[in-house]
Amino acid sequence: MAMTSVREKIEQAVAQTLADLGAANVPFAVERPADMLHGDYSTNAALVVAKLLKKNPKDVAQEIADKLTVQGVKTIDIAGPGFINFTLAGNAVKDIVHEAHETSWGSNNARQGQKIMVEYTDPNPFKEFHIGHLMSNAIGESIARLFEAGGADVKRANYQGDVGLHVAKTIWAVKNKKVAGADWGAAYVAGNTAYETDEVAKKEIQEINVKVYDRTDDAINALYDEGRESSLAHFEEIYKKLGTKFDEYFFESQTWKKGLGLVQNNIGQVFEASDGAVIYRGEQDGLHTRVFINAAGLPTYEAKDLGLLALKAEKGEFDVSVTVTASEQTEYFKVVLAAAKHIDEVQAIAERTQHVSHGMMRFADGKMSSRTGNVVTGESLLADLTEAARGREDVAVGAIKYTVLKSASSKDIVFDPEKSLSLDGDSGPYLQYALVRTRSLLRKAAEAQVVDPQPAGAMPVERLIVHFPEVVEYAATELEPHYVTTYLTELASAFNSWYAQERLIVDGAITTRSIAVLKAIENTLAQGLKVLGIPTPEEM
RNA sequence: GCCCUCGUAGCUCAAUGGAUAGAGCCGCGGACUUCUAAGCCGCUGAUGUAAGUUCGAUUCUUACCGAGGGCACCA
Repeated sequence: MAMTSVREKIEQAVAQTLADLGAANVPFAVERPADMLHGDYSTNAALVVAKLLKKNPKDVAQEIADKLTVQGVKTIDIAGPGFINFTLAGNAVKDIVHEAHETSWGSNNARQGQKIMVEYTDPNPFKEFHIGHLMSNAIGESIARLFEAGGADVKRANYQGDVGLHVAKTIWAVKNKKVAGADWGAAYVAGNTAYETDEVAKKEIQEINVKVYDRTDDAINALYDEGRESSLAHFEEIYKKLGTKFDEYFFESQTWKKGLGLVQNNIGQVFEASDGAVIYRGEQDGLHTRVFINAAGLPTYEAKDLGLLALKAEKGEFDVSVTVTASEQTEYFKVVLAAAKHIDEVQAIAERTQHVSHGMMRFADGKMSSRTGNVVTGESLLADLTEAARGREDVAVGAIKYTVLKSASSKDIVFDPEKSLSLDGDSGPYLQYALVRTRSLLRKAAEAQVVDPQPAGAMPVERLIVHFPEVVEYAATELEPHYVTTYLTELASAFNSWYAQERLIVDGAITTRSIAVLKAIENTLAQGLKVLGIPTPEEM
């Protein structure tokens, strides 16, 4: 069971004091000061209520500080324009460091009992696993883990387009032997080109598309089944490398009928007929109009997504349902959700759905092709990096995930293969290396003599450890893993400074305090990397 | 044209309306007979423009400039 944290104690004490001063329920923040010199926690409470009370902020701060006593807090100071800064007692930090040895998955129980679904990656069978899928996977996996770290019951979902024009294009190319063997990724590219440049091919592809839906052609069924199975099996290998295990797989072959039905049942109330198609007028919600059933009577992606929502709803009631996609789908998604909120079967889940959109990954040199001259796919990137990391796939995965998860997800990412390959600076390997060092030291410490001198005051690295649970919870609330990435980089840096400055094992002896701090750092780094989905090696 | 993102140091990224805007890369300069140097220490360097709200704005509002994305039968 998580105890009341020092931060929560401060928050409660300040709230009580404000109430005593006649300023109850005024929102204030208790946060980590940017500079550790200002203490371990800080509040702007005095600044917020000063105006209300028509008093000088510093006087109010003094007034609040005089009334405050918080267990575990050593000093309460007034600084700057009227901040109240709290510095923890050495013993309190020591206790938290000891607790951090054991902090484990889900022990921060902020989300105990919550049921959450996270949908991400979403590659399409018959097409390549590209870099966008890699980004979606890194972000979605981390969001899933952030919720799990809070004790939530998380279902990982993957939605894959196994019907549609892209499938027909691929099958057409294989059927007409445009590629050697059954190279499904290359076949899609060939089929797509033919579709856009060759009228005859276009017509043939459209015919195949219909047959994929109605399954009346044995030859096409055989190609389809083979391609689908082979694609999906191949994706599983990639998920394994990336550390993802899905609980639910949804396919467009399941969603389209359901979605079609939902739209048809709501024509007149939610949707309207227009130019032979069925549309939703998004303008009523400040959005734009989109087609849900095309003039040929086939469901578009919009209708399929409504069907997907219905299938998800059948899996249970979720407190939160997160969908991770590329930002080009942001506007599209708003329209689908807006329409869904008018439909009984999917209204509840639509209202609990949060959309996380991520930017594009570009390359620093402007090229999108790999060494071999092909388009860079998720796989080729991983393979190239693994080779550069001397065969260490765990390091390569860490490098990629760190790059994706170090900045806010809505931003585009510039991936510099050179820099990533050099594994320098703030990077996944930097964090992994720090972890490996703590593990190596702990192995050596196990054979060392343990001595117990008087402990000095709390070191920076110890004071950082205090904040880990808050960071994870904040990142989960914001659906932003990069807060964890930034924090871990800071922690690893503080550890490396300590390590460089102080020799821990001297003449075969180590202090109990050093062991305690090492254990806390090791566990915090390991838990943090786990939240990010970055592998935690024993040795490098 | 309308809508949505985003503009911070030469480059790649941080900053929960707060305190002196932080890191890494690059560059320059250091420390190593010792626990993993993929590391550590020091130095130089930035909020697109113009207003507004606020005790206080990188953060909120408006306009403009610039980049990317979206806007009817693709996904």
